[in-house]
Amino acid sequence: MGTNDEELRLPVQVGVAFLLAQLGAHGAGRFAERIAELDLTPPQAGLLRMLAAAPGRSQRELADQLGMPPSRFVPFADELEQRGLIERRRNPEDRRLYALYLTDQGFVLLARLAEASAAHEREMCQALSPDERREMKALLERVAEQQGLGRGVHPGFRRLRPGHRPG
Amino acid sequence: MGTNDEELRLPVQVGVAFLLAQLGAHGAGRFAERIAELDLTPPQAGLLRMLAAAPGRSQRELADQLGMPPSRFVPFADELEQRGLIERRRNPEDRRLYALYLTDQGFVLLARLAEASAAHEREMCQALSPDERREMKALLERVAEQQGLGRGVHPGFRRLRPGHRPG
DNA sequence: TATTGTTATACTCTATAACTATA
DNA sequence: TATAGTTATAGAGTATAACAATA
Repeated sequence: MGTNDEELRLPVQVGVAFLLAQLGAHGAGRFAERIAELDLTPPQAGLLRMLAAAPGRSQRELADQLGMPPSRFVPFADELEQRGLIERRRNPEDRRLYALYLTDQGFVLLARLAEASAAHEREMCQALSPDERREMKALLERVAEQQGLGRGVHPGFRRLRPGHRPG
Repeated sequence: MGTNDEELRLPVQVGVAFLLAQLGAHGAGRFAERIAELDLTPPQAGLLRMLAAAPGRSQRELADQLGMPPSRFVPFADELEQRGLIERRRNPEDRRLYALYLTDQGFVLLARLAEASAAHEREMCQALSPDERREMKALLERVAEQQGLGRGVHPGFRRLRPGHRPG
């Protein structure tokens, strides 16, 4: 149709920041598609990983770390509980709190999730040699640290749903 | 409060894909905050740049490239038109079509937008030396090309609004 | 009185689908 | 009849705020 790059005239500076945003969104979308086969959304995957890493935390804490209000966390956790992936136990010392844990089924799914993450990592790094991949990772880590980002669940998880294939 | 990294036990593999998603989301959010000072959202900025690069296109084409349905594009363009940034002209050859152009005011704002983009680029690359920055850009470009991403407006623009500061 | 978890409500955002005008 | 643009509507998703139980 002739709607190609030749039409671009102004200095469309494609810098590092744009590439990061573009690749980040693309990768997050691909990851969402991949784990949709496990019937998981990115926030759900994030919660499973959080519970594996630090079991027994309260809903309030988990909701805070996921960046969602407690009122939204409740149905969010309900679904995973009904699917038998997580478990709510009352904290006997403070009976206002629930303590959330992964079930055995949850651990099984977590293993499959780890597989999917590894496959996603390989897919995203196809273009790079092992050395380049290490180099890229080192540079990204430097930038992330300087930008004040920790190793937790990243905020882009929050709004993602699979099936938003860009044209 | 003791809710720190030491609690993490499982192999939380922080790979290239995760870092890209995390940094992409962070950068997109910071950019949205920055251009909010110009009263622009990322999709609005994207349209201004598209019109600068390829003037006179129809709403349908622009909506497609931005990944939004035509029904959503209408009020989206309305606002920018009312602010005097863009202009709708009837296409005399096919009077069903509008041709969209930047106004003089639109070009003025575009220049300020370019400044903001450059500042954002500097902010995101603070941790890197000039050489490292070139290296990073080259690696990102390779990955983006291999992943089939063009130089157009990236899909992450679609859902972003400023003011979603992550905790 | 303060906090956890929960429910209810109201609101924003969005896509789908009807509608018009031009072709 | 097909397409560009527009409008209307209905649905999903969300946060805010009220509520109950426990501290």
